[in-house]
Amino acid sequence: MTAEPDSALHADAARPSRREQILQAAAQLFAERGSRSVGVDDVGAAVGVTGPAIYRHFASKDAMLAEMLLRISERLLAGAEQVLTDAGDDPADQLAGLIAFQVDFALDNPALITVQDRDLGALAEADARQVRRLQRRYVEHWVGVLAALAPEASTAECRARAHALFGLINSTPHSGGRLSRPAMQARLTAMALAAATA
Amino acid sequence: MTAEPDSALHADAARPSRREQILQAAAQLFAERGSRSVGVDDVGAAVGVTGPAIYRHFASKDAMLAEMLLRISERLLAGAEQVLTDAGDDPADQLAGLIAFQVDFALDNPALITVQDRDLGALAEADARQVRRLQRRYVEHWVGVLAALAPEASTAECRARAHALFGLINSTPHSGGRLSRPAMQARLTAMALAAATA
DNA sequence: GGCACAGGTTAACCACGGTTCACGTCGCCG
DNA sequence: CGGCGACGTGAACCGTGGTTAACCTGTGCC
Repeated sequence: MTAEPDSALHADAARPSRREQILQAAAQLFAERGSRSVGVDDVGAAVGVTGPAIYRHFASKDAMLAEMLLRISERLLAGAEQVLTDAGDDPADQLAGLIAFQVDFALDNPALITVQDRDLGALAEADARQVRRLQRRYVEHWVGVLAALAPEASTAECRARAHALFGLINSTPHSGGRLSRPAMQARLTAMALAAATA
Repeated sequence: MTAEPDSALHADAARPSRREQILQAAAQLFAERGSRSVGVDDVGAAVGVTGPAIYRHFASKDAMLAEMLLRISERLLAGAEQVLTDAGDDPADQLAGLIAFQVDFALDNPALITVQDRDLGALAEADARQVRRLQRRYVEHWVGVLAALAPEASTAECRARAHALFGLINSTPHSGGRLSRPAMQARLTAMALAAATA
């Protein structure tokens, strides 16, 4: 009773059970067809339960989406900050680290990448604001590194560069799995590096 | 009577009237909130009529979306083929032309770019198939040029490169309008060129 | 054993939104 | 003038889908 085994606030590393299954299955479905087109029954069926069972784990379908997007933003932001502390002071190393991280994330979680920028608009304004705040902080880490590498460029310019790099790297969900993971990783990394220093 | 002034099949250059207004307004709304979240009433209101009035111009909301996506794919494909015939036999020139074209299109029609890859899944299978066919042909033009520039790369590899370039160029809707159009154009072009030849 | 509670189930509820209907109005053509 | 066709409107219809309600079952703990 003193220690709650799980909370709606953050990932529960201890057990990969239900709730987590639901989030994962929902992410997959949302990525394929868009959150508005996926029914609660569909999500339930994907984990072997009926629709309403979802409500034992989430307050609403919207709450489910909100938590999904929040977690993604948090993981990305935390990852970027980890990368920046691990890399030294050399902006080139930092950039390489950020690119490697984003490439890995995109290749490992194509569904999350898709959902994040497709269904942000489906969130209630309060949740959307919070997600955008996290995203902005993530972007700003990139902008900082890019600015260090190109001192002549304005902040707006660097932001545009950062978004272009995200677009490039996040293209993976669109290019089907024709290429092996290592090949894709190498290709995206090379292209992103070349584009970043253009 | 002998010459029908408009047909559902292709754009009606003669007059920018209703039907066309509707498609344009709908594209804007769909881009902002996603087609599933936009009501027929919303689209109507955007052009100053009530919801059901839409049905005087389109068989259904889905038909509207289908026509929208078909037109986009057709415009892109036609543009690419135009570019390739205008450019000479030099693959480098061809690539530059394709990039310039895609950059212009993306900067001129951010809403269409957004809708095209967000709402393809909302189409009936028959329509979706047709759109994908057109898209595939568009992509193949890029793949051909990229293959000519990098003979050692496999077709799958070139396809991945092409999608990455699309992602890069199509990032414009995400980076707000902070940068002037010419600056954005120059930046995207430079990054795309650098990435393409990486 | 029995109680509490987590986790499911089915049936019902209800709002929303696409679509259709029956009805106006305006402009043009014979 | 009379009527027809294009274009709109407000009201009604109805399927879909999120949500809730009432009820069941197993498991762990006193």
